[in-house]
Amino acid sequence: MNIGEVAQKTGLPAKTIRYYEDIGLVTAERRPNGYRDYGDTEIHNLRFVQRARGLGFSVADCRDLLSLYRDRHRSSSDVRALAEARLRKVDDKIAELQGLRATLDHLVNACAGDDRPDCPILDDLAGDPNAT
Amino acid sequence: MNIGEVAQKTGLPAKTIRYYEDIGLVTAERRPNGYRDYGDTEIHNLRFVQRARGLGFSVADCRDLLSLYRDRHRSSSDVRALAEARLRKVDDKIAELQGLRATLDHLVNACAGDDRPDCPILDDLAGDPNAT
DNA sequence: CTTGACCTTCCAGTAACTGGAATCTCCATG
DNA sequence: CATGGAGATTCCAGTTACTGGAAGGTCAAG
Repeated sequence: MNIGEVAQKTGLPAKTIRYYEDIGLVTAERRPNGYRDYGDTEIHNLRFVQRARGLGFSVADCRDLLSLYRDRHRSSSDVRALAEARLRKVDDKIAELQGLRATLDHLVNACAGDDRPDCPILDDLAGDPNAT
Repeated sequence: MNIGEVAQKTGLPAKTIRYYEDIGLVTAERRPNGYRDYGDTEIHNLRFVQRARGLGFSVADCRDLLSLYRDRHRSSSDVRALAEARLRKVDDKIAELQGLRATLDHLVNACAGDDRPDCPILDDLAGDPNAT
């Protein structure tokens, strides 16, 4: 299967698929003409990576997950550790963003947003202790 | 004031301060010996950028915010528009992360995390419809 | 006068692609 | 058989916002 068809099937851009081969994540055989040739296994692995990336795992994580996936003897705790680490990071990020959200919301609400120049948002960014 | 002292006062790495000058965000005078010389205004602007970055504004946003800040005649609605756009992005990101969180949490809980190889997390990533 | 801290510039690397140029291969049509 | 266009290849550069490191200039203290 050519890379274009794989791109269609998976929804991954051909550029990205080539990139994944460059970094040794998912590699393909080559035809005599130099074209990449993909089989079911490669598609499967690409989809695997796609899902893991969609869950926010880094490419490095994907590499680990793939190798755990290929290793029939790994223990599930190895995988779970990766997923838990990822979960913690997601939680941290959510907490951080919620803090930001509160501040931004506060600032937006304090700002008249009209034609006048007075703006609590800028005052706050400028470090004005009387702002907002 | 030398860059080192500014770094101390603001908490920004000297590297970052030079970078901000490179991209024309916050520039400094030069002494005859070539050293950068910072005054109160520059420190103030650096702190402004620092706060805005801390709220997740991009460097490009910071450029806009700074120029709005310097423009005594701008209307507060311009600033508010930027802050609202930022707020929407934060909200989107939070929603996305909460979705991820739910999926990850579900997977982590479904996985025994012991020495056995069976792992619903990998099964799910592999696209197994029976997983989890 | 030397040492060490601090400053300068410039180059390269990070994460994960993405865009674009130049070139090749395949297939269908005239 | 020639040709045109789609789709393949490689390679280089750019993205964001820095960060690390090398090579070298400057300054104050001893």
